[in-house]
Amino acid sequence: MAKPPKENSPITEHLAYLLAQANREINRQLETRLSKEGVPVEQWRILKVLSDGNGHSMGELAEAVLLNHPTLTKMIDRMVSDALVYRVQDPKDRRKVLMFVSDRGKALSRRLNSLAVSQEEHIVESYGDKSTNELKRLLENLIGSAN
Amino acid sequence: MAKPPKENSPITEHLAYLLAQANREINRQLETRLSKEGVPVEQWRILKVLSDGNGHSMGELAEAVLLNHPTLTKMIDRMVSDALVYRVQDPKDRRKVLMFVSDRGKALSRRLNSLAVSQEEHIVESYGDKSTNELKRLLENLIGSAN
DNA sequence: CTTCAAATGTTGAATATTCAATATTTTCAC
DNA sequence: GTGAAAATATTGAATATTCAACATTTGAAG
Repeated sequence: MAKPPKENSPITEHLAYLLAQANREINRQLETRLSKEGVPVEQWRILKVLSDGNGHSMGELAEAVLLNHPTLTKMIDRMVSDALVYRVQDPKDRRKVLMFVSDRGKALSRRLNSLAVSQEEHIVESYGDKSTNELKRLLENLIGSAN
Repeated sequence: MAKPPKENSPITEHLAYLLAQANREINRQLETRLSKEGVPVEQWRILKVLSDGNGHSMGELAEAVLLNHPTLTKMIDRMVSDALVYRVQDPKDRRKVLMFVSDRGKALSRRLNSLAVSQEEHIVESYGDKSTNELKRLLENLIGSAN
């Protein structure tokens, strides 16, 4: 039974540590899959978010893909060079830049999604459908409560 | 009900994404607490692991604190400069270096643990005891099944 | 015993991330 | 309407991380 960790209890009883460890492992698995397309996980996230076809501002996008502003700017620079996405100045608010995915980006996004889905299926296989869903639910609640 | 994500389902239904998001938020909270001592989360992990008083090799330690080798080496360099830890060559296997925590490191570790425990108590408060324990259990199982 | 492969840790160069400062545009108080 | 403050994105310098190469030591095959 997990109890709230005391000062001398092992680090493996801390939620913060367990989250970091689980995240690291799952992220590595995903990274390995995506490396088939030579793309880092963050670019998958970016393309996936942009794939709704709407323009997203940099701030919005940074929040959604879990990157801070300057890091995102530089990653987007690369993706623009690779013609995966493009910038449009927001006509409603000219401070903002709206990001869109190109056709090339859409095609890549489809291939990446297929890899990501297959990874998740692999997790469900070895970890179980019930546990996976339960874990997702708990994570959503945690994220909601942590804001 | 969470289902295995399809190719066009939002990124928030991917376990990999939920883990990354939860980890990011909890890690930020912890970071904020630990900043009172001016110490990054990784150094808390290192001190905590070394606080069992046994010597740990760099490889072992890198695995335990979720850092890769060169990153750990450089962080340990800093901590040696700060007199928090020290290196001893393993007499049994002279390729290895055994890391130990100094008295100064132990004192800091106690203060950091207290901050970390208080953070976890805060999580339990707002998220619930039952959910927290259940989440920990599921994460442990995931980590076990992913190896 | 010698030699060669594997294990361990560190280093330096290349790359990526972050922090603080900047530029631009909008909003809001007056 | 004007000017100050806030919001948004980018940039450049400072830091940190990673990759590949290296050095040392051990283990094991012959």
